[in-house]
Amino acid sequence: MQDSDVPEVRTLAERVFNQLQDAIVRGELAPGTKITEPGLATAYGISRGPLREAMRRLETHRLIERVPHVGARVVKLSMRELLELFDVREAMESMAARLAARHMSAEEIAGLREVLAVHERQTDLSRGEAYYQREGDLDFHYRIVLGSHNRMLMTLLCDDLYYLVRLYRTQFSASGARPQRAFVEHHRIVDAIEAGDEELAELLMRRHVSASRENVAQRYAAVLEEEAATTVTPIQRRSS
Amino acid sequence: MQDSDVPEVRTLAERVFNQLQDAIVRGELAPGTKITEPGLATAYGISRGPLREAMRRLETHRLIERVPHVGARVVKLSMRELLELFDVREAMESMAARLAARHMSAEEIAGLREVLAVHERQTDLSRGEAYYQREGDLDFHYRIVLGSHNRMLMTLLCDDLYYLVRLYRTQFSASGARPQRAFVEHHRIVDAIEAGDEELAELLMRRHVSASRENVAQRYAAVLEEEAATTVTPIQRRSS
DNA sequence: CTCCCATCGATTGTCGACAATGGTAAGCAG
DNA sequence: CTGCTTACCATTGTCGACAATCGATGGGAG
Repeated sequence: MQDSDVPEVRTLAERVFNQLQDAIVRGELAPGTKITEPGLATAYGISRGPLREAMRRLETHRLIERVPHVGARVVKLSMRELLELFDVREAMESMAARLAARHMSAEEIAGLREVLAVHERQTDLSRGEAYYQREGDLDFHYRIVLGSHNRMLMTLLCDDLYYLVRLYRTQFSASGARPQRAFVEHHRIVDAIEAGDEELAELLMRRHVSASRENVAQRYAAVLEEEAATTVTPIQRRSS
Repeated sequence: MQDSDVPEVRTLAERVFNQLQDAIVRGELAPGTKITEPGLATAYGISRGPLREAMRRLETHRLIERVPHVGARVVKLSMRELLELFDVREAMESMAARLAARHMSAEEIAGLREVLAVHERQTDLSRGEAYYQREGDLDFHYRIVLGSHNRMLMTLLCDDLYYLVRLYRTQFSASGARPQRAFVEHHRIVDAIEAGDEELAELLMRRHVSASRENVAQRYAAVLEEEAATTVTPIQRRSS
């Protein structure tokens, strides 16, 4: 009754889609890498038909970019698009928090607190290593979106945008600056949701995402400055 | 240099995708209609390959629903999902208005006012017939999203959600209740954007979408009540 | 008469091959 | 030596056919 990993994957296209998605998110396929259909087809041992469908799905999830008759390549992420992503998240997740405060059941809230507990434990264990912590952070946001009971919001955020969030994380290897602060904010959001205070939950989530955005922006600015100091003169040597 | 309609459509899959999208949005393909691949393939005179790709794109745009090994059918729209759509629009379009107030250029604002002018003219012409007016309304929202200069927001709203909005309109044939009121709200939003008042633009857009949502909900409640009065007893006759 | 099971039909998933388009690099004219 | 033209090649787009899976219909047992 149990397959290698997920038994609910009934089609080849879906399986290879999941594999490719994972490979991209985990950074195994570097951004900007050119994707060739025959290459990947032989690599995964399938035909071009299902692979094309998998690539189409990757394109709709914005993990690869295709241009007709030219080819596809793994999306290369610019800081501008990352900031755009944060704006979209701020809008949608604050709405999700509002709806979660309105619709979330007691069981869901209990599960949310459990996530925070695990989250806290892992934060205690590994101070510097914030990787798992960030996964817990994503799980937290994930559950709130689910708590909105808004299917469209769930699809847009969980199925579309969160893969991009994870991709950006692995790309910039941007661990959150201050897990403690985010942790406190998480708790306050849950409190607001539990109290059924829609306005407060929305406001706190809005601030939370916005603060995360500012944090990333500052870190990026610092990296830029550092690179500007160590970069050679813009005139490079030409080969031959 | 000029083709029949759109010269930039370089692939069969894209063309048939546009045709199908239009057919669905315009109501030519009734919701719940079962889509069979060989049928549509012969109908459009192409093979199943490109048609499958077109259907995949329709699925990502939520215009059809597919289940593996079973088939696809045109999405049937529930009132719940329509209200969900309004919540998502409220979140994203209010953010778009905020960003538009920050980034929109003078030319873009002028174009926006021009849309309102045309809008007003058509409203004067046809009081009851608010169909074209609603198209103008969509154009208004469209331009504000473009004014946000946020590519991700533009893609999500213009490429994904607005087709659903149009579909819902044709389905429920829901012309806006009071174009005049929406018109006034549009003007105030443009004023806020022109003044660069981000907070106000966001708030007004939020109220605008929310009011539209409440309007639809009330109309639907009225329809429900009317149907409840004319419907027979819930126990239906069974065949044979 | 009802319920379960098996067979059949239709539809989707998958595959390999052919045609068309774009990029590339070599060759030639100026 | 520089720029353009042209032919080639790789890759994508498209097609028709085969195999696997799901739903339905008919038959039989209880």
